[in-house]
Formats: sequence, structure tokens, C-alpha cells
Amino acid sequence: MARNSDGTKRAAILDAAVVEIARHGYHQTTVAMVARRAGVADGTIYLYFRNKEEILFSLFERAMGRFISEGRSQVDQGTTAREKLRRIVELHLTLVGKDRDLAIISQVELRHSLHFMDQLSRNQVGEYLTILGEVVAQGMEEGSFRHDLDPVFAAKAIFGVLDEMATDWVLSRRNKRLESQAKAVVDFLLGGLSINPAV
Amino acid sequence: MARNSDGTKRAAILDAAVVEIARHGYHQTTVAMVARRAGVADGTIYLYFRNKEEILFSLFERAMGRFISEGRSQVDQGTTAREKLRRIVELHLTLVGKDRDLAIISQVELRHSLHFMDQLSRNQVGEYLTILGEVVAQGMEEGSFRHDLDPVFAAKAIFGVLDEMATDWVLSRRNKRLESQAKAVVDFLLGGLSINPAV
DNA sequence: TAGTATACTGAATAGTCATTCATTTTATCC
DNA sequence: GGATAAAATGAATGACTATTCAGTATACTA
Repeated sequence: MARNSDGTKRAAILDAAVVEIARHGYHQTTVAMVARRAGVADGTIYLYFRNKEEILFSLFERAMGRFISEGRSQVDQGTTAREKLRRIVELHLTLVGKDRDLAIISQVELRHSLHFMDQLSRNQVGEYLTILGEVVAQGMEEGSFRHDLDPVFAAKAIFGVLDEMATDWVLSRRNKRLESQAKAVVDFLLGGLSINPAV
Repeated sequence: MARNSDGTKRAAILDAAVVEIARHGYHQTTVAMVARRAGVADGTIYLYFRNKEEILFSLFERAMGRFISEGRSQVDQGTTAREKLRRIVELHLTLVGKDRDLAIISQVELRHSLHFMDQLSRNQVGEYLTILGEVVAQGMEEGSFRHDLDPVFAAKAIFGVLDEMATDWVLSRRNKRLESQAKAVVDFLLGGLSINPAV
């Protein structure tokens, strides 16, 4: 039952799926296409995944796992909340911008169904938002962030900005690097639009 | 060739599609299901729409049309950039929050494929972003917004925050009204996180 | 009211693909 | 090297559904 001992074949299938799904979309991608690119037989896919949808889930788990562990690591390397925020913004944009195929999947293909998004947001994305929320809470304690923020709300807002930049980059044909937006994002998040926010 | 003179039947089909697609997702919704709910025969659908995908497109056009025209109207009713921003944020959250089925479609189901999103963002969403960008530019001229903003960037960031709030509301089971977040959103957009943004 | 154009119907078609499983290949062990 | 188990294969299956179109109903005209 141990399949191909190391995760080699499973990883190969996931790698193939990233390319095919990014190129054709989840629904236009057949299991046979993934099998072909991975260099295995159609049936082999089912030794590693219960069904086609589970490939998509696993894809996301693998990618989001990196996101979360590297995110935590970046946060731990910073000291002030501002610095932590800067680090996490840079990480987010860098990771998404590193692999366009994967970006297409995370920004577009994974958002297919309510059921699916629900699962994702409950688990992986939720943990990511928690990290963001902790940074905001620290900033409030430090006194560098406004005292009237709600960290849960702010975490979502931060995520919203990052996510929109990522989606915009995926949809644009320009090949300007995504991480080049990091400074603008941080400035916007810290300072907002207003010159004098105290209305 | 004039079909059913007024747009009655076409609208009925779109209305039915909203409900079915919101409930089951685009791919699990069959043309027959839409026809049944609309009270027409399967074939009738094809008198009004070239194919299934065109239903989805039309759905979005109809909804986004309201968004843009009401958005312009709200913006025109405001005088200062701040006030315009507040109005548009409230409108956005109110419109999305008004109809959960439609919200599911705009936040989830419409993001089906790269090709599809591309079309949308180029047309409808692009126009919406333009409106937001104009408000930002006005704020900069007025002197109420920071002079170092890029209106195109800021428009995307604003949209990102609004979109994330909308998606979060769709996914959450809580029935807190979406528009109750308007003040928090405006405060965040205007003031950002920092107490003293001038780093 | 007959005749014609328009709108609608829904059963049949035609194709697609996820998934299965009997069979073959490869690895392991004594 | 023969036996056994684990992995992998890929052709066949079965289910599903978008779309078509020959036929029917309805509205309009003169």
C-alpha cells in the first residue's frame, strides 16, 4: 500500500496538474491529460488521489503550506509590526510572482465553487489571516498602529489588497514583476489615502 | 425574430439562472435546470442565449451595469473625494449585500476561468476601477489625499478591500449585514494602519 | 378564417470523460 | 529462481448533458 516509497510520483502528478490546469482550466483539463504529462497511466492517478477534485485540493495544500510556514518564518524574523508587515507583503508577492502557473491556479482556478472556497478559507486561508491579525495586534500594542483597529478586520483588508494585486498581475499580460509593487502596497496599508486621517 | 417583445422571458431565464447557479454552482447547473425554474423548455434557452456560457456573461453584464451606473450616480452626488469614496463604498457593500444569490455568483462563480475573468476585468470591472481612480485623482488635486499616490494602483487596492469584504461575507454563515462594514472600510482606506504614516 | 410568420417545445443526438478493474510489470524475500 | 505482494497499466464502462431540430402552438394579417 506504500505506493512509490518517496513522494516522487505523487509530486510528479501534482506538477503536471499545475501546468495543465493553468493552461486549460480545471474543467477543460482531463485526468488523461494530467496522466500523460506526468508520464503515468490514467489509472495510476487514482492510486494517489481519490478523484479529480482531490488533485486540486492537494495542489492548494502543498502551495499554501509553503505560504504559511514561510510566512511565519518571515514574521518571526521581524521585530516591529511595521517590519513584519513589510516582510509578509514582500513574501506574499514574491511567492505568487515566482510561478505564473501556480498563480493562475491560486487566483483563478481554485475559486470555482462555493463549496470549494469554503473549505479553503476555513482551513489554510484562515491560518494565514490569523498571522496577519497577530501582526496588527502587535502593532496596536506597540503603539505604532492605530488603537481603534479591529485586527480581524484589518487582516482581511490587508489580504484583500494583496489578493487583488496578485489577481491583477495574473490577468495582465505585462511582465513587470509582481514584487515590485511591495513598497506601494506597504505604504498604502500603513498610510492610507488621506493626508490627514483624523477627520 | 423579435422574440417575446419585452425582455420578459430573457429576464426570467437570467433570474432562474441566478438561483440555480448560486445554489449548485455553474458546472453542476444544467441548462435543463435553468429552463425548468424559468418555466420554459430547454430549447427556448437557445433562442435567447448562444450557449450556456453566455448566460453567465449576461448575468454579470446585467449586474455590473447597475453597479457602474449607480456608482457614477453616487460619485456625482458627492462633492469632496472623501465623500465620494464613502458613497461608493456604501453602494458597493449595499449592492452586494442585497442579494446573496447574486453575491455568490459575482464573488465565486464568475471567476471560473482565466479566459472568462480576463474578459470581465477588461470590460466591466475596468470601468469600475476607472471610477475609483478618478475619485482618488480628485482627492489628490483637492489636497485631501496624499500627493504620492498612483490613482491606478490605489483604485485596485480599494477594490481589493471591497472585494475581500464581499467574499468574506458570502462565505461566512453569519447574517450580519455587509454594509455595516462600510465605516470600517472607509476609515481603513483613508487612514491606513499606522498612527504616524510618515516613516 | 385561412394563411403565414414567429415563438416555443422537448425528445433525440452526439460527444465527453471520470472512474474502474482485469491484467501485466516490477520489486521483495527466502 | 520461484513465489508473493505491490504498483502500474489502459481499454472499457457508464453516466451525464449541451445542443439541435422537426414538429407544434400561438400571434398576426388581410
